[in-house]
Amino acid sequence: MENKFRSSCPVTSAIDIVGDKWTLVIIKQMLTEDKKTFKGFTESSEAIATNILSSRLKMLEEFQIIKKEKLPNNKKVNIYTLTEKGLALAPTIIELTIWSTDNFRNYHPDMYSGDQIKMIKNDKENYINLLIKNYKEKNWLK
Amino acid sequence: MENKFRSSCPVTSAIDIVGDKWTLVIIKQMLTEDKKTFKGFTESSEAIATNILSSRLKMLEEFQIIKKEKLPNNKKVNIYTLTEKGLALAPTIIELTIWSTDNFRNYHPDMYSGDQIKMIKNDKENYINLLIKNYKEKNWLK
DNA sequence: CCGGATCCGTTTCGATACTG
DNA sequence: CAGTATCGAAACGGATCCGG
Repeated sequence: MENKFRSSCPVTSAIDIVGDKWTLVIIKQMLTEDKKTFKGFTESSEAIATNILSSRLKMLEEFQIIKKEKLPNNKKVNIYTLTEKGLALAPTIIELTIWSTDNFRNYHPDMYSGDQIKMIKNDKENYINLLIKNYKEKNWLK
Repeated sequence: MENKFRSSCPVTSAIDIVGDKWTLVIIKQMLTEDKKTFKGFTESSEAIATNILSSRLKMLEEFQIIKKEKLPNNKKVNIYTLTEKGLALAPTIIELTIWSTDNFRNYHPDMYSGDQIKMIKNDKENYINLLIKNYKEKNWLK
């Protein structure tokens, strides 16, 4: 794969991928909401348009952040799953969740309780490892 | 401030802010490259257009992620600095840097050395605390 | 039905010029 | 220096269509 990045700065390169609303929404949904089909993403509360979704899935696949497969017994439905590279974004997503919860709680009375976030903070590494382990067990061994 | 978010999901709300290329670029530049003036941002390698920069600074200020001030002895130059809320994004930025370095190294022969990243990983919390402490010392006590 | 592709009006971007 | 104004180009996103 040739270099698709505009900038030579490492963080900025990541920003070319992550600094996009829909890309982040998709990854978050895969990681924390068990979403894995085209239909599933469109049905989410965020209501992504099909053409936008299509373009983002394609991009994420090109960067090998997700992979597309079909189940052996179902030729219709495409299953999108996070690759190792995609799962490596878990810490970033978690930090973002913590930041959002800490700073915009007043907008979201229904988000994580203080205790939940405190628990995550207290054993962040473990929490992330568990999240990744669960994801793999659920999605990688068919 | 009224609720400006479209979604009730905490992470998605953060994505409304962070899921934007230029927002992330600006915060990264403030945190890791000592950028703090309008001119400074435009001169960066990322070459942000002045109208886009203007709109993003305004948005970040509204969310109290940055604040705008003038130096007492200089009425011309505006100084933008990260607030406590903005500095709380440091962990997210660092995780993003690590992810990018781990996964796109081949595109960037000039980024952090393996040893540097290893050091950051080994003592992430300390590294982040130091980054924040240094930022405050440099920018908050004039 | 599912997974997209296409069309098309609307919004946003972004390069440059311009102003206080 | 710190932004606005302008304007063509690009992206968005809602609706619809289409192959399997």
